[in-house]
Amino acid sequence: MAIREFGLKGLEGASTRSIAAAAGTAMSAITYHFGGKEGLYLAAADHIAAQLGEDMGPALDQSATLAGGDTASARAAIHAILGRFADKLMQADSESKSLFIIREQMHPTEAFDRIYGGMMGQMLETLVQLVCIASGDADEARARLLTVTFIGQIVVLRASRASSLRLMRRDAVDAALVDDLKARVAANVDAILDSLIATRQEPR
Amino acid sequence: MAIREFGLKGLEGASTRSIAAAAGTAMSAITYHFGGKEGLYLAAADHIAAQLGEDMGPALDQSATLAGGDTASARAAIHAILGRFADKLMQADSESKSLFIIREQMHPTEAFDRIYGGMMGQMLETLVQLVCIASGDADEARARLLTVTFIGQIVVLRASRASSLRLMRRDAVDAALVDDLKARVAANVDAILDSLIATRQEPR
DNA sequence: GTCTATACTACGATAGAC
DNA sequence: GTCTATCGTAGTATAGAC
Repeated sequence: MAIREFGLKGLEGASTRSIAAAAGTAMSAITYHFGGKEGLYLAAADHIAAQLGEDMGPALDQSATLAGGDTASARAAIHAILGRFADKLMQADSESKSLFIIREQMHPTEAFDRIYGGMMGQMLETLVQLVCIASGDADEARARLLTVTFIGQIVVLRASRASSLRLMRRDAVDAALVDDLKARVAANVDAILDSLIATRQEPR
Repeated sequence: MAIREFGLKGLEGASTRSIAAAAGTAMSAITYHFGGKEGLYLAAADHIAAQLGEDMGPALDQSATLAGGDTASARAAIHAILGRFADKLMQADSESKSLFIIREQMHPTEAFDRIYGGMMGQMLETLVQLVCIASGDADEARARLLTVTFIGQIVVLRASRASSLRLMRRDAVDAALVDDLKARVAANVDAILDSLIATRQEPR
């Protein structure tokens, strides 16, 4: 698929010839259907955004109804979203898509707008609101920074995969490793939220 | 510089012509001095590794002497290393280098070996040992996973920069933002280590 | 040692056959 | 609609002048 080629080599590095060859069709079909290389690139971004929406949408909807406003259910919702996100991110077939997105993160183009404008931004904003509730404080700026550090603990296994694997003395990201990471992140998040609640109540 | 071109466009995307033009010399000089494009790429990797060594080396040495074995000094050393790492990573002129490394993380080549084999691996291994001490437990596998999540909280601002900035409603990574991140990560690390020590002593 | 000129390959886009 | 043929451009590498 085109996503694989684009994810692997980027917009400039990928060649329409090899994409067409992989798809078993002629190169000129790309020009006809998508209006050129860039059109295909944006179409790939839309496809990624749509699929991410399908996969994360249910978890977000569930969180919206689940989090009634109390800290406990908000925390549970955070764990649910982060867990689902980790599963999705480490899933074998999402490798190409992850690479595609990471490339766009470095130098955003219109393709990034299409991805972030969809379910990705929605997931992050939902997390911010949940963190606000779970930390028992309405300091939104802090909640946004916290959310970034939460996401970072998961994303690192994709973005800095080679270093992470070497450091953990593993040679691939398998199901057991993902479970370990999810458990670790959940424990970390709990510890961080607990400390925030504790320091908030102490100074009174 | 060549690193900028390689970091921006990758090995395949970069062109020796534009690199040579930016360096104010003829393209064939690259072939002569480095034996071709790939040779230049590896030379760039070596340069990055060397500079990273210069910048992180002192902090690591200091940590080695500072951490006498007690949890408090180990924790201080962790904070020092992570802080220095964040400074280095977000430094404006290191943007190209960061992109270079992140690219290699996705699909490691020999260039990654040269970078990781230098100061990068040394920094991570040092952190693992410090985390072992600071958490008051010799469970090395857990310390390695913890280290990954610590690094992730910092790296995310580079690897997922576009998303992070949008989420935090900022439009650039300035000094104030880096300070905020450093403080947040330090607080997070403290909370995580505290909870590990607490749960370790409770069950007795 | 460094530059100029050139050979060779691969790219994206387009025109035209079917 | 889809494929084949071809054009113009840009890439790396090399040979040879200086």
